[in-house]
Amino acid sequence: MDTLEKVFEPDVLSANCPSRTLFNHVTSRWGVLVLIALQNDTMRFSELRRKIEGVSERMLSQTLKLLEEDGFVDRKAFDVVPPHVEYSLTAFGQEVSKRVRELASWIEGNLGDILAAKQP
Amino acid sequence: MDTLEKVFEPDVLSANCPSRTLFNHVTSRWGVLVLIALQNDTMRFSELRRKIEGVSERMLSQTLKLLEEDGFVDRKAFDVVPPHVEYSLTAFGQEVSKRVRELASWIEGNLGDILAAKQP
DNA sequence: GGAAGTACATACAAAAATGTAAGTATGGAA
DNA sequence: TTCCATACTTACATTTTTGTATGTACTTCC
Repeated sequence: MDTLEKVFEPDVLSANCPSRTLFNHVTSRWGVLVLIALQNDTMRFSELRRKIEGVSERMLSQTLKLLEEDGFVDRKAFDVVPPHVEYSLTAFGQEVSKRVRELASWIEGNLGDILAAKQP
Repeated sequence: MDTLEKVFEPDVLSANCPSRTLFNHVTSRWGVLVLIALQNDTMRFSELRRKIEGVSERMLSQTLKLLEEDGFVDRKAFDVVPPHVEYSLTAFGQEVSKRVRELASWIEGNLGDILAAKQP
């Protein structure tokens, strides 16, 4: 074994670990929904906006930009008027999307039981 | 087949679907970390606070209360002085925790590659 | 006897997230 | 010719989130 390995172990529970920042972006209010919406499709801005009920244009573009910077979303702009831009997931994006989708699906699939178990 | 089935299909992309609310709680800034921290342990309030770097007492108790109401966290209080309270995951909580952990682990495990792929 | 630890609640303040409205350049439909 | 659609950005206002400080009631350690 190499004596100089494992100098740094990523951990989302550590306040200043870069993985925490990425994790926050991915699990952000609109970030999770963008990842889910783009899972199997390439979509245009306004299509995304219609699919993700409740996002404002401002939040959607902000979220897309953040996920693009992190390397999870790919943005392809065509230089035409009116504007035409297509969003899709990168390979990394698909990996995280898959996991976010599994969480969402579990909640959706067990919603009845979860709600039934709540008292208040 | 029953003609009266599937009247309602839960979908986190729908603004007013109850699954969206649950999903938001679970993926909230501190919610994800609480779920991860409690995954294999029963912990006291101050232990959790130390483990989850950066949470304030206020946010931690607020998050725990929310997750308890949703039925993901179990709170056991002993009537002694000084106070003693133990937090753990319910069966539902363990299911969501598992999925949140998988997402976090993927990011932690691929952190180097993800950061290397970023331009800015 | 004073300080620290426990699990919070509460009031107040500051910071961050989000929404709203308007603007841009242009093409096509009514 | 007026309005809608496209993909945004920017300024401004509001809302939500988060942090800070303090208090509580009592026990144990120094």
